[in-house]
Amino acid sequence: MAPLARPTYAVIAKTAGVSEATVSRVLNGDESVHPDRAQRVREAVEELGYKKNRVASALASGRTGLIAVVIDDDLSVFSDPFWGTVTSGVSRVLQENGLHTVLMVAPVGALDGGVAHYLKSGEVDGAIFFVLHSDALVSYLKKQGLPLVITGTPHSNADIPFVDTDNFGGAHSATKHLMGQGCKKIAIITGDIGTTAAKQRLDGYLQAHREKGNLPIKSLIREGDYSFESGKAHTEALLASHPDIDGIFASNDLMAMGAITVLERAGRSVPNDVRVVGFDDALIAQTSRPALTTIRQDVVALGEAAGSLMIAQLNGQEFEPIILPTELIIRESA
Amino acid sequence: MAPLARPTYAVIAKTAGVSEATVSRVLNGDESVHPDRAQRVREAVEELGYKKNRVASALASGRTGLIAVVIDDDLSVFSDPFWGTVTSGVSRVLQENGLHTVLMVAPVGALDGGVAHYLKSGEVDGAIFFVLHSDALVSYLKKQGLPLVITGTPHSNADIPFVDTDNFGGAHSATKHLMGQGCKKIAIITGDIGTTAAKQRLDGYLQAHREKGNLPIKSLIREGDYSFESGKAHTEALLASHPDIDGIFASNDLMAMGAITVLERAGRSVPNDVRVVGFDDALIAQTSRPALTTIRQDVVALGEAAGSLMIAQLNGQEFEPIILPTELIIRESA
DNA sequence: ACTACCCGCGAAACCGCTTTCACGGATTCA
DNA sequence: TGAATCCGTGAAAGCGGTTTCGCGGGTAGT
Repeated sequence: MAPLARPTYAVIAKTAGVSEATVSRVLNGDESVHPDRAQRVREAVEELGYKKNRVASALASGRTGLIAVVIDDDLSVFSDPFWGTVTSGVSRVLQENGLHTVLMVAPVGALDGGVAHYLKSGEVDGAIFFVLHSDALVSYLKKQGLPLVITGTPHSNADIPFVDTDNFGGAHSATKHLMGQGCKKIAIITGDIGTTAAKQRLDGYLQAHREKGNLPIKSLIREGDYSFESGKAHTEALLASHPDIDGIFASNDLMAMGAITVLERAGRSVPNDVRVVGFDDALIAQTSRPALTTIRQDVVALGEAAGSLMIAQLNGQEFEPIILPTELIIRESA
Repeated sequence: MAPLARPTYAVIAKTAGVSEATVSRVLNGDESVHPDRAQRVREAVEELGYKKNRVASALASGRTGLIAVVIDDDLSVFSDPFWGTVTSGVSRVLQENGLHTVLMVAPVGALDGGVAHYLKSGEVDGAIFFVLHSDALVSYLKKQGLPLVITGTPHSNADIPFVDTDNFGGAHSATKHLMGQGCKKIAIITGDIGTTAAKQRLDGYLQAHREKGNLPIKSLIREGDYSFESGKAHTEALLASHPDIDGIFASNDLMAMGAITVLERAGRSVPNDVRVVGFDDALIAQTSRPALTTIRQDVVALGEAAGSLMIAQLNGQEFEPIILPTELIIRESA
């Protein structure tokens, strides 16, 4: 499938009156070529509309120009606009740097199958993981020397470059906000506690209490799974066990919506009786009634940061983990 | 970056006692090799844990094993869970067939820039477009012989394989449903009418009226842009010009939500005073109050269909456009 | 003025797989 | 039995870049 007959080095070299080696040097930014000849090459390239064949280049150089983005094959993950947005940010940054994004939707369990092999065998120059749970494969690839970036905080403390939102700080300020509004009994509905993000958000919530000198009762801490349904279920349970509850911090907006649905159905007014804060600032936070007070994370920036971190690694530059700040968005629910 | 020293054909050939040509034949399913030798090759492959170098293979054969997915670089498009879900469906199907998905987020305007070149220059074996507006590039690539699939209905009637939801049928049944509920004055808030999907949904709405023998007044037809805000704005306008309106069909759920928000704020009860139907069955349709009656489209299936259509083309099989059925989901709003 | 170095540049090997071509032997047909 | 055909197979020529190696001329050092 070679739609167009494209010129090769041979042609460029001939019209520029130099050798193919020189063409290669010029096209790869080798400074050692005499300016005049370099110029002749550039003109030939321009004139003939030459574009490098990336495949041939990849074979010879060992660099494919491809970066894998590995996403858990859990629909609830990718159908979440969150990851879609992150991915588009990544893709844009990479594209600006002449790299392409290869999307890999893989079931977490199969990470030692085809995808793992693909990554291990040097057919991509690097990999960006959207990782929620285990990162065994990640550590393995790290050892192989494959440039990696993790979006989210890794579990293992192997020094793998990562980008993440300041989950702790966000949760902390959400909880403080509820306290500042006069809430005395604040529950938290966490995400899947197997994920570091959920843990960090819980820590932020705890820290806010600690600073106030009163740790929350254990039964105010409920482990959800980021779904609307789990938000509803845990709120029902909370209302049953703690009828005097007056604040809920949900670890994402969807669960916050579930909480509000149940609260209103139970005759509690939000925010008058119970105040609710979510996390993410997803679309629904704006469209819901009451509009949701929440912690905004800059998802596009997250993707771009991941892309930049990858570029930095490939260029052998210095880099360190990037933690993006969050912002409390006050709307109607708290 | 070659993490592992991998065996090559040379090694396989030697241990199997055959030539490299034979190894290639076996690995590419050429039937003409004697079963015994083929077996020896397979054993050698197994024993050495050999995996083909896709790059070298691509250079020699001209097939890269890469399929581009081109998405409009409009954040509101990709952050819409819709496209994320479609993409994951595509990716899964391709992966099952040994192909990989290269994500290309490109501004529509730049389609004759880098991305266009990339596609034109045979560095992917095919391209799947998520196309909303112009499809000039698509027609061009089609002429170049690049296998294409369009997700959504193309504007030009060049016979490009596409997959789409039955927008017409869905809109038709939504409108019929409103009529069946006793609505006499039904407005429609369309999507950007430059998109075929929006046009088809409008047609479905019109057809339902036509069948009933009474075409709607022109001023009941409002062109929105799929955003929450536009749903709100058009509903306000409708209430002003047609206070007796009793039904609204919004071309997506987000605009339907906007409509409901405005209606309730204006003291109209949904569904008692005004019934509202959306389109998509997005997450918000389930979480909103009142829960949204809407037209469900199977987004995952859409992605998988797109992937399958691509595979079919690459295999030179017969294929034709795929139109996926919709389903009316009755909840509370109508 | 002579040796030692450095520098820009081309020839050629090479990356790992695919594919054409032709050869030797077996089979078929007359 | 001889000529024509067919088959499985290996040698070798690519695919289109990258990179090593070494050459010839120019500069520097003494």
